[in-house]
Amino acid sequence: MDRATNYEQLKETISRSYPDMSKQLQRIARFALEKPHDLALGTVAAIAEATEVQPSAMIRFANSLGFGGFSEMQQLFRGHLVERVERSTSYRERIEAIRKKQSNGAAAPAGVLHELVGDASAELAHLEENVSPASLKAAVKLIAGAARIHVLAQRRAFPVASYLAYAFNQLELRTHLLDGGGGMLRESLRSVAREDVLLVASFRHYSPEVIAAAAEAHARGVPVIAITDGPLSPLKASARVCFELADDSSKPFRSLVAPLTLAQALVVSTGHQLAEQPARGKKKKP
Amino acid sequence: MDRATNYEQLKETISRSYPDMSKQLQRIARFALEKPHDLALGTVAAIAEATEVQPSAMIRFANSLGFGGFSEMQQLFRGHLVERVERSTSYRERIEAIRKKQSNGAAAPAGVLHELVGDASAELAHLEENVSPASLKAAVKLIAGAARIHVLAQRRAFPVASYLAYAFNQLELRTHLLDGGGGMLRESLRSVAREDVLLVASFRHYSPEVIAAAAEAHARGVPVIAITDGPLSPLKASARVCFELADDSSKPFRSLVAPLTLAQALVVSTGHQLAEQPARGKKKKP
DNA sequence: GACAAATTGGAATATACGTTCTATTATTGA
DNA sequence: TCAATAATAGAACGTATATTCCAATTTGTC
Repeated sequence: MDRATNYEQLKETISRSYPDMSKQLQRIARFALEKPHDLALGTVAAIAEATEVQPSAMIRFANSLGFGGFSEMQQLFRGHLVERVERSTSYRERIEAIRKKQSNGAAAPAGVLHELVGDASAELAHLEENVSPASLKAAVKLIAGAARIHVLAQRRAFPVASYLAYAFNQLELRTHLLDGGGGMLRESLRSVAREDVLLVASFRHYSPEVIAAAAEAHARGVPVIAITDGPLSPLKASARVCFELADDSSKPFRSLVAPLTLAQALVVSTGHQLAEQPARGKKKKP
Repeated sequence: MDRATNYEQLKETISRSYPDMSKQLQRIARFALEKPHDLALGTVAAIAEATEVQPSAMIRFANSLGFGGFSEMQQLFRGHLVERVERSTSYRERIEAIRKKQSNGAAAPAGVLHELVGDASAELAHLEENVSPASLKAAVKLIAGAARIHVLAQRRAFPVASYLAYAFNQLELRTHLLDGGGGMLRESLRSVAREDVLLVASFRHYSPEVIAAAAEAHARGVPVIAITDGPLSPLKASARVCFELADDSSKPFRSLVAPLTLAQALVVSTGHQLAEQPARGKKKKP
């Protein structure tokens, strides 16, 4: 095991030996790569606490990488830190460089990413303004109290549905993703009961099947929660709770950042709700 | 003499009291202002030697500025060091703006959303830092030149795959979503050819099927583009191009904002690329 | 299911570090 | 030049910190 001599090498060494490490050492390895600042400045005790590990494990970690001790390894993290600082002016230059490249006609991929990141940030800011706490609370109540959760979306909105289905399953809620495979949508829908809840997501141009499904469920008395884009959405009529995310249709490729963050908020809030007031007809871990 | 609370104040205090200092303290003061990094990281002994001064003089210096000891003063230098690094992420201001809107957030749904929006913004900022223009360009080239595009992801990463599949289809590229339904993953994989490209996404804990699939494709000479989380990912070994989004694993519910925005950047950039240099063995609109 | 090996937790130890104290050396003013 | 005072050097001290070591626990294997 040859000891690294700078941060880049160290990163490489950690990555390479990561698979062969014990569970605890892996935990430390992840922390080290994610929060190099903390490793650079903290004491062994402090870092060990942050990683939820004994101080001795930190030394073992350093030793396993070929260092004589923790301090020896820490030097590399410190070196990297000052390096970053001394080069920190270059970041703004990089952005400028990207900006210039962008204006010369052919949109460079890096410029595209930069722009999308900007758009996404703006979307997030709007999201917070357009979502009322009352709606969130109502939706969480419906979800937490439901016997089963059904999620439905298609096309562009489908990732939102698959995320919701995955995340609610992680919370050990009975969740069904209605993907309408093989034209089974009507059949699946019939099994949605009044004590359940139906989560739908759809944006322009609204998928007719989803609209129809929401309307039918609503007519049968099933509570519907809708994630959609603005007051013109046909989903609004069928929804007990409706989240209207003003989706800027001027962009050709609209992003899913806002609806997904909303979805995540629903999941996390539901998790909190369940933790406070557990057991409402659904199973929990033993 | 009131003790400073941040680096800027400290600088000011030193400048002000400089004229009244003894010769030796002035020497230290100059050193401190010229090499703040050394003050941040070095030990008393080391700094004293660099300044050609006795260690005790360093303590006298700190005391003369109102600090209880050297370590207390050093905290300010350290704080400044990490601040410089973290500030270079440019979006920090926007994040702060969002964070400041309301800070009384507990576990209330609105507070949760607020927090998630903040986290997502931070993720976006990191995304831009961690993605190199070269990787993006290389990935776009691979995608635009491929006969067919295959997309694979499972569990938490699945929404990324479904988004990619949908979006590339909109670009009228031959795109296949390998969802592994009914254990058909191995069979679907066999149809992936060397002139195709395989896009995979996986985060901890990495789905073994996806890892294996990527490795197999790579072994067969199929170019693999991976979206994953950091240098520890087992996908790295199989990838022609690998996007490493340092996913903060300290949060229980990690968001998909960063990978999805990256995915969108790939789609949009590929769109541009195709517009410039059309027709490479794939059909176009009639 | 029992044994061996590896991993981990936690107290004990050694070391490095910051700090304090005092003797010594410069500095200043008469 | 000689006190009187401030400044400094350097050793001594106590604390905080890294490190070591062994027991306890988990993990792997037959």
